[in-house]
Amino acid sequence: MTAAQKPARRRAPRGSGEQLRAEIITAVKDLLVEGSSVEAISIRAVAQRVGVTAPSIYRHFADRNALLDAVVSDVFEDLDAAMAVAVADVASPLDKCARLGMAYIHWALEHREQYRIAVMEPCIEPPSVDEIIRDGAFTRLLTTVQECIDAGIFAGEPLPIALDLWSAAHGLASLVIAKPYLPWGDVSEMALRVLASAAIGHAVIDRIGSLEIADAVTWLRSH
Amino acid sequence: MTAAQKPARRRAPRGSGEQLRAEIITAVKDLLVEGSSVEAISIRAVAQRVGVTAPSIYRHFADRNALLDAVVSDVFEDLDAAMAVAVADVASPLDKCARLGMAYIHWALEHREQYRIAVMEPCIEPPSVDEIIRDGAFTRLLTTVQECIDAGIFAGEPLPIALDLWSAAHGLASLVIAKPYLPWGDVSEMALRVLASAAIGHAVIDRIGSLEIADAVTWLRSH
DNA sequence: TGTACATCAGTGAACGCGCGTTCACTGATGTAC
DNA sequence: TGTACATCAGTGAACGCGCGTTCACTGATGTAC
Repeated sequence: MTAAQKPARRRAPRGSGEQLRAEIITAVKDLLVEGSSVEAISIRAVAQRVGVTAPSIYRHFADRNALLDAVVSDVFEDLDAAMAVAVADVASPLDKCARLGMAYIHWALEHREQYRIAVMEPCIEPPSVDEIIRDGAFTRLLTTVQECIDAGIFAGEPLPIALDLWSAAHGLASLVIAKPYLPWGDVSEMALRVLASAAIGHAVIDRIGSLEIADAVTWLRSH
Repeated sequence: MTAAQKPARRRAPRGSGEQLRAEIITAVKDLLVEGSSVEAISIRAVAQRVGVTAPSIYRHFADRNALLDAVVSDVFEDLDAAMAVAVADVASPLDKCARLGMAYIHWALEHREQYRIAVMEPCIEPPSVDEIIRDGAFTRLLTTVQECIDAGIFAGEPLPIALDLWSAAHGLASLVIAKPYLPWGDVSEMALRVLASAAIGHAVIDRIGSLEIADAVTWLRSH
C-alpha cells in the first residue's frame, strides 16, 4: 500500500491521444495554482503529477517550450471565459468596461502564477500582432471600448484606449502579485479606484483636449 | 594570443575586498543590459564576465540569492538616481509628479531586464514594509504626492495615491516589457497619457467623491 | 466466437549538460624584524 | 635595505543533482480473418 500510483492510471484507448494531452495541461495549471513557479515546472514534475513517466509528455508536446505555449493559450482562454461571465448580463458599455477590468484583476489575483506565465513572463516566441488582436480577452475589451466611444464616453480610436485600460488593470494586478507585502489595503477598492481614474482621466483628456495634467487641474478648478 | 584573459586581471591588494564585489555587481548588471534573463545569470557566467573563477564569487556573496539581492538593491539605487535627476530643477509638485512618472517609465524601458528582476520577479525574501517605505524611489514619490496634496491637487492620504500612480507607471512599463510586439505606437506619448489620466482621474474622484465611473461621466457632461 | 496480428500509448534506462557549491591549495601582497 | 613570514584574494578540481531529451522496448488495445 506504500505505492498507490500503479492502479490509478489506465492506458488510453487507441484514438484518444487528446486525453493525456488535456490532463498534462491541467496538471501544469494545478501545479501553478499550488504556487509552483515557472522554473519549477519541469517535465518530470508534470509527468509525476499526471501519474505517467517523463517521456510520455513528448508524445503530446515537441518539447518543454511547446508545453508551456499550450498552457499559456489555455490560461488566456480561462481568463477570457471569466471576463465573459462577468459581463454576461450587463448592457451599459461603461458598466461592461468596469466589470471587465474588475474581473481581469480578480482573476489575475486568484491565479497568480498562471497570470505570471501568461502576461508577465517573456514569451518564448512572440505571437503576431494579429493573433493578439484576435485573442479573446483583448478583443472583448476592444469591442467594449468601441461601444463606449459610440456612446460618447470616450473619443478617438479604440486601440490606444484599450491598451491604456489594459495597462491600468495590469499595473495593479502585476504589482500586487510581484510585491504582495506592500500595504495594499482593500485590493478590490483599489482596483475600482485605479480603473475609475484611468477611465475618468481619459474622458477628461478627451474633453479638454490636452495631455498636460496642469491644464486639467486648472480646468477642474474652474468648474 | 588566443587566450587574452591572463594578463587582464591583477590580484586586488589586501584591504580592498570591496573592489571585486563591486565589479561582480556591475558584471551582473551588464549581462542584464545585454539581454540575459535572470535564469541565465549563473555564478559561472558572472565569474567569466568578471574574468575570475567561479569560487571567487563566494568570497563576496554567501550564495547566488545573496548576489541577486545585492544586484536588486543596486538597481533600485540606479532607478532612484534617475528619478532624482529628473526632478532636480522642478519646483511645481504636479510637474514633479509627472516627471517622476516619466523618468520611471523611461528608465524601466531602457533597463528592461534590470527592471524585470527588481520589480517584476518575485523577491527571494520579501523586505519588511518599513524597508520599502524607506526605499529611495518610493519615498520620493510619496513625498511628492504629499506636496500635491498640500497644494490642493489631490485629497486624502498620500500612500494609496502613491500606490495608484506607481501602479499606473508600472502597468505601462511592465506591459511594454512583457509584450513589446503589441502596437504601442509612441510609448512616450502613451506614458504621458497613462500618467495624466491616472492623476486627473484621481483629482476628479476626489472632487466628486464617488468611485462610480458613471457618476464622473454624468458630472463631466453637466460641466 | 476465437485466434493471430498490427498498432501505438506509455515505459525504463540512460545520455550529456550546466548548475550551485565545496575544499584544499597557491602564490602575490604587505609586514616584522 | 634585505629577508622570513603571515595573510588572504583568487584557483583548480571535483562533488552531486536535477534537468531536457533520446531510444529501444513492452504490452494493452482494437482489428482482420
